[in-house]
Amino acid sequence: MPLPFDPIAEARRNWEARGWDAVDAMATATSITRAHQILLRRIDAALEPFGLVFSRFEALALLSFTRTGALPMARIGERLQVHPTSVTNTIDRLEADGLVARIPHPTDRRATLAEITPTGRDLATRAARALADADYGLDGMAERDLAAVERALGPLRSAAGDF
Amino acid sequence: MPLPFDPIAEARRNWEARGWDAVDAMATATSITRAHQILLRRIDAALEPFGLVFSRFEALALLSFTRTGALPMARIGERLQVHPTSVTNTIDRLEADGLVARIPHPTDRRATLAEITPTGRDLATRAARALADADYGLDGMAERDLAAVERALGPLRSAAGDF
DNA sequence: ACAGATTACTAGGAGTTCCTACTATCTGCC
DNA sequence: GGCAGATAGTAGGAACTCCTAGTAATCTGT
Repeated sequence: MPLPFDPIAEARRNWEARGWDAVDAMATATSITRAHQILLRRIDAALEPFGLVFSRFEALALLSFTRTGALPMARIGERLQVHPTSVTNTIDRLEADGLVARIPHPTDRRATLAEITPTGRDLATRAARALADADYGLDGMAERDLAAVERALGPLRSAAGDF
Repeated sequence: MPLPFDPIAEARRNWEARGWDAVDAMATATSITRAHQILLRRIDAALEPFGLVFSRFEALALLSFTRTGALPMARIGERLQVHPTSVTNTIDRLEADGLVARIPHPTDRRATLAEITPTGRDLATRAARALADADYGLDGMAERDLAAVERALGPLRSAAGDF
């Protein structure tokens, strides 16, 4: 089933043969895209028994780390780097499953807090264990390469305004 | 607008404080996810003037590299690593815009070829130039880091059965 | 020769993300 | 006070991806 050659190496050859520019950037961008696709598939497979997908797990994990177990929706979006409407959707799903509850903000009547429930906390812990067992989808990568990737991507995230 | 801290470094601290495992894998997986999100946004922005998104551009570029300018749908899916139904959707859009045409396979009546049109070829060339100008969304990364990321992700893709 | 398995493609539908537009509320400044 | 502009959240809609299921054609083994 695997191709008899590396499709990215092949794309690189084609790009060069055409005289197209930024070949290194193309190859790296394509590698990242493909790596993301592999990871997301494996991670969602590991989370499937819990009725979660990665984005919902991330939200649950974030809430479980807070002092009070609750955060305003907007704060969740900032931390997870997703659109406000995606937060609404994510929390809708988690709430429907009884893993979080929407509660009013104590002082700002515009805001809504998402608060993790005991069920949600328990599920987050078990799902985190399953993800760790699945190595976050990164089977096949050496410890050194993990660190190399994370370090090398730092400037990109920083330049994009993440922090 | 940027957070006053690196959200991944913060997640790492939280994970460790909880005693959750595979912290390095978590941090790397999250970095890749976020990098992909940044890249896709920038790439699609660069392609927007051409009425393309990354997946459609990739298909167009792939066709432009073939000897005859045509490939069976299934072959496109294999090379771009996407689901057959996604290929159908991608080619639908490209065909509606007159950038490719569906033609019957000369010998296998099950199969359909997608063939790039002169318009499609011209657009692919111009879009590739725009993407190169945008550095494939990788502004902010050093040349050395591009190579490091691509190299480090090789084993992951290979282990996932890409090649 | 031919029945069963495999392969190629597509329709319909679910899930996720984003965007725009809207309401409600808060903040800062006169 | 009170008003303009910013901020919080959501509804509706578009786009993309995948999955399941279905049809048509080809290949394989006996």
